[in-house]
Amino acid sequence: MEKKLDNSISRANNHEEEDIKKTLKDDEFKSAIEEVNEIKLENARLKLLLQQIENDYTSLQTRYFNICQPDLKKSGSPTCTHENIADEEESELVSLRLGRSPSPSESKKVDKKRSYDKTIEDYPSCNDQSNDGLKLGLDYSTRISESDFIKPSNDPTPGPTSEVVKTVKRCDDESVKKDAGDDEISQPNVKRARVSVRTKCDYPTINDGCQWRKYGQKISRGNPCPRSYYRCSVAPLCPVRKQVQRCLEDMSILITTYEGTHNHSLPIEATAMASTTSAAASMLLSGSSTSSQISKNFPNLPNISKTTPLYLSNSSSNPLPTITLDFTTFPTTSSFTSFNFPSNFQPGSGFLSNSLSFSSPESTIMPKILGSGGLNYDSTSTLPYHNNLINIGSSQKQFDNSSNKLKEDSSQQALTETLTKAITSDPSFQSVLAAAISSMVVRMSTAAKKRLMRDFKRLQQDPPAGISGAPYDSNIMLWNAVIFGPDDTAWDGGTFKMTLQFSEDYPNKPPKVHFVSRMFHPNIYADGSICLDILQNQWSPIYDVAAILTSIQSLLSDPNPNSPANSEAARLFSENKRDYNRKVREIVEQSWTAD
DNA sequence: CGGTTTTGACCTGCGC
DNA sequence: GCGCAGGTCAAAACCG
Repeated sequence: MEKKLDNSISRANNHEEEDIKKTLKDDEFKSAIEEVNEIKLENARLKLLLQQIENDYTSLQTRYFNICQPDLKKSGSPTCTHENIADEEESELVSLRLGRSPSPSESKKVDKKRSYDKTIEDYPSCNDQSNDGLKLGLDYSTRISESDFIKPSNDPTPGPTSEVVKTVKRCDDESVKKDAGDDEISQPNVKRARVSVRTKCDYPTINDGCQWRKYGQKISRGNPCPRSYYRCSVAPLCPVRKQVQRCLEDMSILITTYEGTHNHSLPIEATAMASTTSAAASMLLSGSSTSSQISKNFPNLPNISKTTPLYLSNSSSNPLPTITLDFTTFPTTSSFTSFNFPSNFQPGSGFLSNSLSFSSPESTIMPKILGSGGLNYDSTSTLPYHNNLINIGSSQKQFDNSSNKLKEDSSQQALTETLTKAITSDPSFQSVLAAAISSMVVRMSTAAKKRLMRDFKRLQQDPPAGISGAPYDSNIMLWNAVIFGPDDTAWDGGTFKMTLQFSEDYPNKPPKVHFVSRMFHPNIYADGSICLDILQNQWSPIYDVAAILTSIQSLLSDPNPNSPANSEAARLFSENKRDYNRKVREIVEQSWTAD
């Protein structure tokens, strides 16, 4: 292709314009095909990545079980050594699994559960600890069909068994729609737990990334604030439910209680909360005493406590143990992540490539999740995709939001350090809370953030000609920026839209730059990323955002023929500098108007 | 028109 | 058996 390009240029020098046009058109056609092939390859890579994530999850789950199983064998009953053995609800629940003789008052409930367990023993795939609490949010769970579940129980206990059959029969008689409501019966062996999350929130509900359908509302006793009942609507039969209610003592606190495990894949926005709640439930159900120890040793952590259900201080009718994650006094109160990746980001182009890494055993236990620190509230809906993510250019609103988040930075750093200590000092805690922590860890260092925000203010106060930029997500330091370059080098009139991803090493390292605008330029790769060699070589910590953008601007105006990014463009530039822009424009127009 | 919310009725479990 | 309270259903209303 390069040879053809050479030839065409030399012929152009001989005024054979017709030939060069034809050749260039052929080249463009070929490059278009190459582009399509690249996209196909990218697609394949993404598939592989997904596969890898699934495998990694399985591996992680297995390792978690391996860690947990010895504890069970060692102690006989996890709660036997638990400091909260007096916790009646919990011990009751554990006794269900281990066959402790129930008290008369508990017998019905216990026997029902036991017969569930018994029945489920016939289904080895479901007879492990991969129950509600132990599944991470990324998992696909395997449900037992109702018909499978309705099997004669071997449990000789007459009363309870018949009760179970009765319950199941009712379930069986009902419509499919109703079945969704009784879906928990389909997971009868599951030791269920609830995870209650307390957050300061002015909105009716927090956006945890999942889709919910409200199916009921009640005024509960002792709290004039109505409690809303939601069911996961991502999948029709998903058993997960949540309850939302304001705290009586402090109306600004929203209490969200999750129950169950999603039986479907989750949107990535929802994985943080799902994994957090799953991890918390795991900790509760595994009888780990870690939470209280951690709470004592690491006061910066959110308050983790095992409680009776959140809304009742004396709930005798609710058998489910509840673990409460109290983020109301926690610096990252609103730090459940909603992973709103900008749509113009291309994972294959190197951005966020390690953003979900539950993977290799060699890697750190802490998943490298890029979490944004702020709840993503949506006052009108719990649907996750309502935000206008692409907002090229400056936005004061965005900045104000970022400034507020900035206040939490020092605390967040302390949190990160604390969590790291906690993890490294307690192996079981490692596994159990790894997913939870992942949603809280903010990767940008405090100093880097402060520096970046300071630089942003400067940029805003004294913007260089033709340059604007604004934080897009201040926690993972995504920025959108627009610069105006030489008209001839860009398809859309010299306006270059780009996304910058700053690293935690800012300002010691330049950001990754990704062009949204389509470019044919010696320094721009086909995927839109910019060859940063120039920036790297010139980079100095005294650079600020404006300097970066100015550099990029000059880079576009004065292409570097030695850049490896786009050899075609580089050759075209080096061999025909005077007419470079015109030729590029011809090429681009012919090519890109065609599609 | 399909999905979501509202809301009164109903179901279930528990204590007395 | 009754009453209470939590939880769920389902028809109607609402909404984009």
